[in-house]
Amino acid sequence: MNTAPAIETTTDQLCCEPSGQPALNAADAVESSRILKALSDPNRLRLLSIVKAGDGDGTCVCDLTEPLNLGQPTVSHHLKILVDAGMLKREKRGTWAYYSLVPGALEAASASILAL
Amino acid sequence: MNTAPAIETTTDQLCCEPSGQPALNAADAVESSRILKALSDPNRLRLLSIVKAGDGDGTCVCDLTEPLNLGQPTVSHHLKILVDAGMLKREKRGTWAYYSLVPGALEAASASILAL
DNA sequence: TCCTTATATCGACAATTGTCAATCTATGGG
DNA sequence: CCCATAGATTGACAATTGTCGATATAAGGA
Repeated sequence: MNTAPAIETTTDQLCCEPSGQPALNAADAVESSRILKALSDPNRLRLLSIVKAGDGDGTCVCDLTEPLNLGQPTVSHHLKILVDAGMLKREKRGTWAYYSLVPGALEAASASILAL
Repeated sequence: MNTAPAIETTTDQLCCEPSGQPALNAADAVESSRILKALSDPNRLRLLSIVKAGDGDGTCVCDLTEPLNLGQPTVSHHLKILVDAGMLKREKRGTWAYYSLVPGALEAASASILAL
């Protein structure tokens, strides 16, 4: 909290002028940070990179566990976070689950930084 | 996975072939995630937004504490994280500290997502 | 010199996060 | 039906994070 000065300042000079510009509001900030938080883990970045490098049919979990040197539950956990953030979509075919990029998701995340 | 040559399977069939594509390595992933982690908090996004909306001379902490409704030590803490991540630079003039965007930092962070 | 003001740092705390082992839930094959 | 396999879920744990109050530092003014 900001305590208002009880004593009148000798001059009205401030350290700098408040910008008064419409800055990012709290709700939009939470929304953007939700996406960026999903991208703030190195293993999730590598997951996205591997999925992006694959073809459009998707990449199955069995191809994601080994290169990251992580246990299967941990990879599943990270994939869920990326799906919840709208970065990946999951498609089940037979016994396997295939993950692929949501079109435009990386671009949208990237743009949210520039739009600050 | 699409045009990749058949792999020698010493055991039974696989769900799909490993992409073999050069994906993001561990070190680069850590470096990118370090930047994105600094951007993964709503209050830090708002700090960047306010600083960006200000003029080139920088924005002082006194103008950052109030709009975020956070205590001064907390704002100082977030600013330090942004400085350490290379997003903001700090310049002390008299009693006040002025923060301004590092040129190109937002663009670099944004590009690191597209480069996945 | 003492005082005030702006900002940084420290110490503590609850909340969140990343990871794993164990278990549950399909799905397909015999 | 029983079994094997792919993947998701659960529970636990240590590590990290966001916040605050208290204190330290530094600069300017009386």
